[in-house]
Amino acid sequence: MEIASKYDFGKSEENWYAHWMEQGFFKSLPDDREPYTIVIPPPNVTGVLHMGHMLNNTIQDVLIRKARMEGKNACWVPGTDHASIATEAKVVAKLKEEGIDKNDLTREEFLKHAWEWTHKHGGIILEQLKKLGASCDWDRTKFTMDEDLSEAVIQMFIDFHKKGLIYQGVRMVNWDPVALTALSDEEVIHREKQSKLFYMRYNIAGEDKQVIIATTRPETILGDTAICVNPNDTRYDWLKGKKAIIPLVGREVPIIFDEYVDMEFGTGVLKITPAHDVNDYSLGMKHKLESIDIFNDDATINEVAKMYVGEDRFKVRKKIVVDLEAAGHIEKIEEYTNSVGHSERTDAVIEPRLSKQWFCSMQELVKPAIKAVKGGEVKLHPEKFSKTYFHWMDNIQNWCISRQLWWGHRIPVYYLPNGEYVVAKSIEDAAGQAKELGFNSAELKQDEDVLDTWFSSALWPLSVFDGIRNPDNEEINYYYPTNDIVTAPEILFFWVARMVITGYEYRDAKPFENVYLTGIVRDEQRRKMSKSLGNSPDPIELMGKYSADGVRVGMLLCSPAGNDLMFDEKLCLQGSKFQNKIWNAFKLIKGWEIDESLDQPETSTIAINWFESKFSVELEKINACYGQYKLSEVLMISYKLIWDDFCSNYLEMIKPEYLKPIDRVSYDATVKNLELILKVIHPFMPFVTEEIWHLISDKPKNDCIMIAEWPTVSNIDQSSIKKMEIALDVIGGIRNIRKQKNIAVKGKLDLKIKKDDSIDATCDALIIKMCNLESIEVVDDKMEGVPSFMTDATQYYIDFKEEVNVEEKAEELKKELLYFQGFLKGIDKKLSNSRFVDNAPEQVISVEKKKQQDTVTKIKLIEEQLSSIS
RNA sequence: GGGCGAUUAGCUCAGUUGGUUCAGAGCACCUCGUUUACACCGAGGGGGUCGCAGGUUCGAAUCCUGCAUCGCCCA
Repeated sequence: MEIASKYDFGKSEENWYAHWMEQGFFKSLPDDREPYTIVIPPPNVTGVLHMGHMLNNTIQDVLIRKARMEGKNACWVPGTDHASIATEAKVVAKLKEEGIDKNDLTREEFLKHAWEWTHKHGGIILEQLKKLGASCDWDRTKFTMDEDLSEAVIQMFIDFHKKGLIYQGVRMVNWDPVALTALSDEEVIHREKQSKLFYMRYNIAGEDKQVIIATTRPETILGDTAICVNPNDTRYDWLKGKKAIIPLVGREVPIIFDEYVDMEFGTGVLKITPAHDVNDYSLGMKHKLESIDIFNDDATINEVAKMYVGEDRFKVRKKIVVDLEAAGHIEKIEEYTNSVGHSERTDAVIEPRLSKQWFCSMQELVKPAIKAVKGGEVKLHPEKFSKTYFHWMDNIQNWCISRQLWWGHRIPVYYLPNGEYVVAKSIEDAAGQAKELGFNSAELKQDEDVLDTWFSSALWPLSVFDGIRNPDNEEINYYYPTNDIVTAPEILFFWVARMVITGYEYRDAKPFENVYLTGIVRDEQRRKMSKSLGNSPDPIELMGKYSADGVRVGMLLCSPAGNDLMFDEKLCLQGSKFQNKIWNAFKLIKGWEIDESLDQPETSTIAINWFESKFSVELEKINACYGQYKLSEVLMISYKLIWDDFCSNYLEMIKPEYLKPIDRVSYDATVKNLELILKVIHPFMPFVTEEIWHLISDKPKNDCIMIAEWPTVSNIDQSSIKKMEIALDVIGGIRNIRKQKNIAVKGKLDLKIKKDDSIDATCDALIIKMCNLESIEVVDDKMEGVPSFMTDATQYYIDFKEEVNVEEKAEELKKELLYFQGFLKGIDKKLSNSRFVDNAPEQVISVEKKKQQDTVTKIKLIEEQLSSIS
């Protein structure tokens, strides 16, 4: 069969992915084998593939493919996340484009649109993952809002509520007074704004004195319920036990003391408006202050304020300053730059506002999750993230789980007309409970909010196997705990920690054993790759240009766990060059003609024996690195094994002379060796390896490399490896001389070795072949006037009459001599230091002694040479 | 403001418990070469006071302290 000179990756990728699917190789069902399970970090259902996904999923695919080859029952569960905020925002934007305002829709109407959007765009990202080669069990694809998964989420809410872990409380939210909704922190854009700092005079009750307070928001004095100074601020000692009078309002408020106040800022006195500032709110909680909400939903002043009622906050700011000025309360006004939050969607200035939210109490829940990481049951890679994990877990805050959105799992709380509520998995169930309390179902009103998306993600490893609704089913018992999870450090708390928590809460078991934390994919300017910056290449285009395998290699070449990846297309180019190299090695072997009558040459025997050991040495390293999740290192070791050891050395040793055939034994061994290196690189480059696997020898269609057995480490012959190392040194030495002396590759040379005890002739034939030598001969005496080099303490000469530039050569030798003399001096000093000899371990000392001996020999040789030429 | 982490070649990174000629790899760069799998190649080569300053030690890229710069998380 004619072998294509160029590898057609596009065709190959399409063919083999379809073939793997057809053969059902991605499928997993519980059986007797050891399971190996990964659940995908579900991407946003309406998202598209970006470089972060590429990195993350390549890693997962490498892990799952390796496990599959090791004979484990590999199961990679794919799926998507409903992503409340992001998806709802997208749907709102899309509706807006169509001229529809969300506020004009009912909840049901809006959800209809959202589902339409989801069905249209959902799953695109999963299709894209297939192009990457992801070997997920697609029959298991889940969506966090599937009926079964949703039921699990609601069940957890009800259960947590029953356990007393869920309660209702008040919290400061980012209120968008134009969209009339609360926003998450992510939806608030902070911008530097030129504003003014107003210095206002407050009277102190029963005193003739005043204090000056600086604020950027004078209108909020209507909601002031205290003023605060730092207890260490001696300037204000006299305020102890006093009350302040709010200007214009006339309300008397307490003066509190708290170290929170920055003595340097403004006048060191702070006005406290618990209802309209996050920090004031927590101070208010701490000091048990009253909280006065002075705004309506649209940020006009409400009746509680008693003044300026119905007017807009910014108009009031202007008015109140005039009124304060008139009443003599303004000390001065300064220009001031501060950061002001704006709504991502309406650009309105965000108003911090108190609102009722649902919380999940965390103190008890985190305990087993902390223990799990402390005890090493759950391991983080790299380990340094454990510290961050503990810091967060030890200072855990209660979790606000409600969101003022419609897209998501609606909170299963039903309010009764008397203000009480019932928690129920359905309206029917709620009606039943209401009836018992003497109400009818028509009077029930379900909570308008949905649950935080992470509340459902926390269940992901459990719910994809139906482990919540059906905790004793075969699948959850078999696949749980899963093995590895691959995700970003930025969601260590949001997601990873919470999965660990729910895992222990529901199964008393970890959700996974290893957490592989990837870095952020950045551009060459270290900026995070993002759609809005437009600095992210389109992964699909990249794969079209460099092949899926090339991009996979490019992504993993430089991304050790936990480190950010400075992405550069050149890395993908390197990946595709590597693919080309492998293809050409295959082409070379496939092109050989086999002569059954031919005996195996000695060179091939040596090479094959050596490669067997060399491969095992590298395989051991590879296995060890997999164990430590050092995938970049696995890849680099494999890369060098293939490029340097297999292609540059092994194949050059085996290669028959031009147009000559090869013997059967060497050919078969070489095919076997090719298959070994293909297996090793397969997890990283699934497509090209599968292609060559089938082309290099006839195999049944279902004999695929992706299900082939992972190679095992065979006997390692250390002496064969050592001998080859020396031979390669010698080969390098000869090539170097050819280069320096400008000797053509075609010209035959004679190599002479000065006799010494360490000489071994095993690899002579190889050296002759690789360097185009005529002969190798051991000589008793040193040779003069010919090029020479050394390995360890052995001297080699090339029998080649050269025009020696005596001065240059002497200069060179002197330089070398100087280096070794200095080196020897260092060793001598060390060895004559009694403190070193007494304290250092035996092994270190003997090494130093060996170094000393070798160096003495070398110096002697150089000195001899020097004297012979001068 | 609090916490965590980083700083090694032009770039991206390795460097185990301090001890081999330990200062390394890949890429990039420079020189030479179209020889028979591959120029997406081959053969060579240059390049770092291991952020700075102290300390511990017989011995420090590695351990300790301080400083500088950068990053991340939380407030």
